[in-house]
This record gives sequence, structure tokens and C-alpha cells, in this order.
Amino acid sequence: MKISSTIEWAIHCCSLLAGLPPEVNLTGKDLAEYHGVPHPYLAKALQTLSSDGILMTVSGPRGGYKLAKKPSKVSLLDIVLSIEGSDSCFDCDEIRQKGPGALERSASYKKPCLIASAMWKAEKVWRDELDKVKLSDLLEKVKTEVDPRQLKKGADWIAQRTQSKK
Amino acid sequence: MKISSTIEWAIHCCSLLAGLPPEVNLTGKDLAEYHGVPHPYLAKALQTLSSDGILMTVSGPRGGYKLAKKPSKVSLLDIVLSIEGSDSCFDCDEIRQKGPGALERSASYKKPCLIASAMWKAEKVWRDELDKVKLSDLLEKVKTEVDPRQLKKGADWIAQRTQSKK
DNA sequence: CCAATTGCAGATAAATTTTATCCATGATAG
DNA sequence: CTATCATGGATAAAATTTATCTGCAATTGG
Repeated sequence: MKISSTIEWAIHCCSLLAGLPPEVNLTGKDLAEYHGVPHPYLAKALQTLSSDGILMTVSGPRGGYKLAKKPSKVSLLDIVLSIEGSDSCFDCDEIRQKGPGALERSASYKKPCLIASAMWKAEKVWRDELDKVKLSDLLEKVKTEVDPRQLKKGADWIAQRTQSKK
Repeated sequence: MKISSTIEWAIHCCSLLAGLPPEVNLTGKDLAEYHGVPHPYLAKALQTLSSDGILMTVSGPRGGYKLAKKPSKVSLLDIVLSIEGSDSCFDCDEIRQKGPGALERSASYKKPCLIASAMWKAEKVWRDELDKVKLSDLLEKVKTEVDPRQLKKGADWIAQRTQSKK
């Protein structure tokens, strides 16, 4: 029941991009370097985000990634589902239909398994909670909660990166 | 982000045991057979549940497992955490402290990462939801929602199992 | 048009986790 | 004292996650 670290990287990348001016983009390599994670693997995640319409790509020299929507239109759930896929995390194997207690005709099982229902309900509240949090909410909090020196350092590094390529 | 099928088995086993009279116990083999799952592997889960105080074991001939607490005192969360461990499903790797935007002294990072906080909050509502559902709630619903023929068939099989060993 | 940069898709491989099995041991009812 | 049953440890197979590489397509700037 572990959430893969790719999710963590993907959210960090998206929220970084959300804070940049709309004309700026960063390459996959920049994003990997910025976060200290392996580039080729992160690239996979970025490609997925882009094919799901969360990121936009600009190819060619001075290309890279930028956010495809307004930060207020992208929730953490969007990112999580893009990377992990939207399948439920609980698979009901219908084991109630398997043992000696089971009835022959599976048509007898109209209502979903009670246990599965409970697990799915819990997953729903989890997803709803993640859907409430938009990238714009994170940006807002960053302004008030994150050390300004850190913000400056990050911004400088990005500025230098985008400048030096001109 | 998949929930292992062991969880599903464990919950089914516990809710089956919850419906039996207090003096009755079922062996690991019975439980495996009843649910149509591999015995040696299920045994591991039953052992874990028992070492976590959710199940009681009776060793020796005519031994087996029974519920260690009243059904109203065991929640789905108890079972899930017993099997999966209680670690959070989201690991914060503190990647904000890794890239070129990071500050040198990690003491500067007093508040938890905003992204991790959001993920943990979502996990909390998930857990709270699962903790609301007790085995007694499932039993209650089983009475009204499950086909009586199925209940009878299961009960008969169990009765035959527990009888034939006398 | 050319050359360099960048994302894309697919194949592949290493590492880790999940799933599964087996066996020796200890407890206990009959 | 014997058959039954849980326990704990070791082991192995299977699946998934993590990671890398390579050739290709698109695009920009010269």
C-alpha cells in the first residue's frame, strides 16, 4: 500500500512549474536536477503527465515542460491518478463467491461485497480530499510558510538556467 | 498503490469469525478452504492478526482461531494496519532539501513539506473512514443484505466442519 | 537547409516487494 | 503418546517498481 516516490516527484515538479511565469518552461533534465532525482526515470513521469494534459511540452531547443492548465485547475488527485492510473487501490476478488459457502449462480450476487464497498468508500474520501487541494493552494501556502531565502535560491537557479540558454 | 489481497482475505476471515458463537473456532485450513485461498500464505496473515491481538488462537487438536475481541471493538482499520503495518503509505523523501534550491542547514526546514502534509491529511481521512466501520456493522448489514440461502450454506459447512472433529 | 536540443516510445534490466511454500518446533486434547 | 494445530524461520517464485538506454520525431536558431 505504498505510494510510489514517482508521485512525490511529479507533484513537486508540477508545483514548481505552477509557480513560474507562463512563458517559462523547464527541461526534464532541469527538473530532475532541481529535485535531485534520476533524469531518465523522471522523464517517464513527465511524459505521462503531459499525455494526460496536465503538462504541456515544447519540443526543440529551449523547449521543455510547462503547466498545461491554470494552477487552480490542477488538483493533487489529478497528478496521482495520472501517474498511478485511475484503478481502485482495492481489488475485490469476489472471494465470497469462491468457497463452500458460495452459491452456484453468480447472478445471485447483485449487490457489491460489503467489504469491498467499505474499502471503496474509504478510497473515495481519500480521493475527494486530494481533489480539494489544487496547485494554487500549495502556491498560496508556499508564500507564507516557506523560508524566503529558499524561495530566492530556487528562483535564482531557475533564472540562471533559463537565461544561459538564450 | 495497490492494497494487497491478503487484506481482503484477512477481513473476510475476521468477519466470518465475528459471526460465530464465542466457543467455536476454525482452523487456518478451514478458513483457507472456506474462502478458496492458499492455506500456508493465509496462515501468515492469521498469525499476524493473532499477534496483534485481533484474533485468539487455540492450539492443539480442535484448536484454531477465534475473534479476540467483541466485533464492535474491531474496525477495518485495525485489520488493515495489522497486516500492512502502520507506516504511512506516503513517504516524504524531503526532496525539497536536495536540489539546488535547498538551503544548507536542514534545521531551516521546521514545518513539514506542504506536499507531504496534504498527502498525510488524505491518508488520515481514509484511515478515519475505515476506523468507523466495525465488524459488528458488517454483521448487521449481512443480516439484511445477503441472500439467506448463502448464509445457510456457509453455516452448514461450518457446522459440519466443527461437528465432524468431535 | 543544417545542426543541436529536446521530448517520445519502446525495449531492457536491476532492485524490491508481494505472494507463496516448506519445515522443525511447541502446545494440547483425547 | 499420538495426532492435530499454531508458530517462527528460511526459502523461493512471481510481480511490480525503479531505472536506464536507444533510436526517432519535432523544433529552433543559425
